[in-house]
Parts: sequence; structure tokens; C-alpha cells
Amino acid sequence: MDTWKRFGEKEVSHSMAHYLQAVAALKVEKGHARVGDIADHLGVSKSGVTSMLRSLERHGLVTHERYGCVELTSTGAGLATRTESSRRVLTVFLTEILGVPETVATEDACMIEHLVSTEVSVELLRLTAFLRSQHPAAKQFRDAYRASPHACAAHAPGALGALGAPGAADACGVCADTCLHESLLGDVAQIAVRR
Amino acid sequence: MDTWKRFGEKEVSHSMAHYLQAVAALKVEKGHARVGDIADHLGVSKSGVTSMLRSLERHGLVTHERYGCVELTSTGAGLATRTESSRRVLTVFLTEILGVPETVATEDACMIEHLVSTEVSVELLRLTAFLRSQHPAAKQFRDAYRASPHACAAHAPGALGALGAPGAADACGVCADTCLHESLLGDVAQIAVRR
DNA sequence: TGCCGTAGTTAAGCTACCTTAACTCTCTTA
DNA sequence: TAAGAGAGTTAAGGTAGCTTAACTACGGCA
Repeated sequence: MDTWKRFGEKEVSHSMAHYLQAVAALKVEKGHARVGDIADHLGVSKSGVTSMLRSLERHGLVTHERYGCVELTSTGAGLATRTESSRRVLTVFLTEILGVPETVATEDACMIEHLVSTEVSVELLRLTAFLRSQHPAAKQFRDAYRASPHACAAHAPGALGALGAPGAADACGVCADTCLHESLLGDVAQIAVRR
Repeated sequence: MDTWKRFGEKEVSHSMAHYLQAVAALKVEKGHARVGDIADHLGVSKSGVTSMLRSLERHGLVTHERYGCVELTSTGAGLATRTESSRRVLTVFLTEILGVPETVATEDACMIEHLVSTEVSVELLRLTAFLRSQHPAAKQFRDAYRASPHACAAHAPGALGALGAPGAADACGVCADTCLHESLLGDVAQIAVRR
């Protein structure tokens, strides 16, 4: 009932993760990271950068002396690398295994890269590497999966069953009483904000 | 360079998604959703609920008359269902396919459920259903995958190669110049906030 | 050496989300 | 039917991130 509250207690926020990645990228790209560089890189104002750097410094993720360059601490650098790797694993999985369009994969990976646990990233890497490998079972999977129906798996042959409410019509092994495929597609068309 | 900025422009925020789910759950559980119920359910103050409801109403996701019950609009109900389904698909995938502990899966699913695109959820459902099915290729995958090394896939036999920078040592088909497995594990131990 | 342009900073203000404290409404009950 | 309990609301205040506007420091050049 309060897992959801830990969202705000993650070690880095979405913004922070991207600031760290920006600093890391700029160090590689031009050898140093200055306030203006970061602002340009991220498309935010310089004053926004200044205040975020103060916050990152409080968290021990960067060092920054007034009017000087920004440096990642080892913790900050570790976080930047980890987020970067997470994004990469996600992107490959989404495009190569799930086969979603690159634009969608990029967007989704960017949104969740900093929220996915290390355990999940590591296992996702393992699965992705396996399914892309020359292992016979992986090859067979690719052939069979390509040929399997793209529609709701509820209608696929040979489902496992028994995941949702007991006794419920469990056709695809994942859906239970309701077809998840359909509920995922639920029309959430235009959500306007009235101010 | 500004994909990251769209984080704040998602149709629902993490909080909003959970408020919508709370209302939906309470409707099922006790037939109605009142401010106090929602506050208890989510572990926030009643005043917090009141102001969030104002916001959700502006977004056209709920209706709420003063001192009365809260109702989901059709848009709000659709979003609640979609988020719920997304969480469920993610949880099954993470536990059953990736094999991460239930606690980790629950936490991760909760964090990203509202951020994952419909395309990805649908494809994840398809993959999960397939890999759990009785299809021979799925069975073979399960046997082979169980037996495959849990360590970095870079050391696994028969990697595909050619994903990262050209010419880079690409051992596992996902990693390129650096081993993602190791960089994912980078020590980000204790990140303290100094206030 | 002193001036000026640019880089960087502070200040003030905005939205989102949360809190506590104090107020008001509604409903039950005597 | 009027009082009190308790549900709900407003008000004020805090953090995180962003903005613009105005100010300050730095470094190159006459």
C-alpha cells in the first residue's frame, strides 16, 4: 500500500539521472562540462543548471566550484554509467526482442532507465543476450515466435493457465478474468487539461 | 536531446496513476470511494487527496462534488485499467520470465507501470504468454535458458556480435566496448543527502 | 590598466505534490 | 431539533524543478 510512495525516494530522480549523464557525455565529448554546456545539452536554462548542481552536490554526486567546471564524483560517475547501461539494455531488448519501433523504444527506455532495479537490468541483459545468440533454442524461439500470432495470446494454442483468480477463464497464461491485451488498448485518446 | 523532458508531460504522473487505481480499487472493494478511503488506501493526508482530486478533475479523469463520493470518468477508468494491466504484465514477465524475486518485481512494476507505452506492454504480453506456453520452442527455451550461465552473457558461447561501435570487442551481442553486466553492477552503495 | 562581452549566479515566481493546523459541513443520535 | 463526532476543506508552508530578469564575475583586448 505504500510501495508507490518510494517513487520519490529513488536514489536519483529522472532529472538528476539526465544531468549526470549529460556531465559524463560532455566530459567525453569536449573534455569538460560547464554550466552552459549542460544547459545546451539538456535544453534547460543556465539558472536551472546552477540550482540542480547545488542539489547534486548535496547528494555527493558532483563537485562544482563557482564559475568553474563540473566534475562527477565516483558515486556520480557510477550512477551515470549504470543508468546509461540500463538504457542500453532496455533499448536492445525493446527493439530486438520485442520488436517495437526504435522511436518508441528510445522513449520508453529514457523514461524508465533510472527506475529499473539492478536485478532486473542484469536479468534482462541475460535474456536478451540469450535470445539473440546462436544457441539452437534461441534460433528456434526466433522462428516460432515470428510465426506466432500477433493478436492477443489468449487465442494462442497451448496456454499454461492458472495465474489469475482461481477458476477464472485463463486463456493465455497471463490474462486472468479479463483479457489484458484489450485492456491495454483501452481508449485513452485525448486527455485535456482545463486550467 | 529532449526526449527526457517529456517525462513531465506524460498523460498521468506516477501519483495520479495511483490515485486513479485507488479509486477503482475502492469502488470494487466497498462500492464507493470517499476522500478518507483514498487517503487511507494511499497513506496520504486527506487534504492531499482533496487537492489531487481537484487536479484530476481538471484533467477530466474523475468527478467529485464537495463532501461527496469520487467517480472515475470513462477516461479515468480507462487509464486506471490500462495502468493496472501494464503492472500485471510487467510483474508476470519479471517474475516468471526473468525470474527476479517477487518483491523486486512488484517494486519495479509499480515504478514503471505508468511510463511504459502501450506498444511495449502489448508486445511484452505477447512474449510472456509465448514463453510460458506449451509451444515446443517455448519449452525448449525454458530448458536451455535455465541451464545457460547466469554470469555475464559476454562469456556465453555463440554470441551474435555486432551491436555497438564497429570493431569493438562485442562478446555477448548486447554489450559493446564495455561489459554492461559489470557496469550495471557498479557500486552505487550509499548515497547520502547532506542538508 | 581598465573596459566590455559572455558565462554564471541570485532572486522571484510558477506547478506539482506533499504536510499540519484550523476551520466547516454533514449526519447521527438523543 | 440541536449538538457533537467525524469527514472534508481551506490555508499556509515545504521540497523539487523549472522559468525569466537582473545582477556579478571572469577573461580578452585596446
